[in-house]
Amino acid sequence: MAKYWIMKTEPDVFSFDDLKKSPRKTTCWEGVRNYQARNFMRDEMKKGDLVLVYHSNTKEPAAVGIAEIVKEGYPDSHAFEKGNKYFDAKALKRGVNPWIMVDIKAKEDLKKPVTRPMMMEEKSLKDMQLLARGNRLSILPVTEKEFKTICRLGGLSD
DNA sequence: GCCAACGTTGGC
DNA sequence: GCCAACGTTGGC
Repeated sequence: MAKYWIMKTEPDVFSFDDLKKSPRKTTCWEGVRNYQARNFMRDEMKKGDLVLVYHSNTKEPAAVGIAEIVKEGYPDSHAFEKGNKYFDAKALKRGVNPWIMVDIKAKEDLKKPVTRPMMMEEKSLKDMQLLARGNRLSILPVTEKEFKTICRLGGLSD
């Protein structure tokens, strides 16, 4: 059974459009440097799981598109590349790279973005982790029901 | 730009 | 192992 996820990204850094423009509409999701988020990628994300891509830290935070996990967790080599934005000096010193990434592929745009205020107005989404106060996790599980509700709000029928 | 919430670090 | 200080996230 496929699981459902929300993955945050800052559109100024890497937007859903950027994902669509990537070769084969696929990219590795590098740079996650939080253990909880890593554990999701390492332990729970499976090929075929569906992802809502969410634009955060921007004027209009919103879910904008759907992607799919096409490669399960594997080492994030950026952590060991000196000068890389995601270089982790401490990990290199220890000689163990704890960081994991997955590959995701763009599937479909939401016909219209589902903004955060729209989600907050939707009663059935009120328990969604994404909306919890102060939640900064960049990868979050989402229930099938929540996923489908957002698709519907975004103008997709299933 | 502000600031609350959270995770991490490091002194003790 | 506690906890204050610090850095980061991200909504507003």
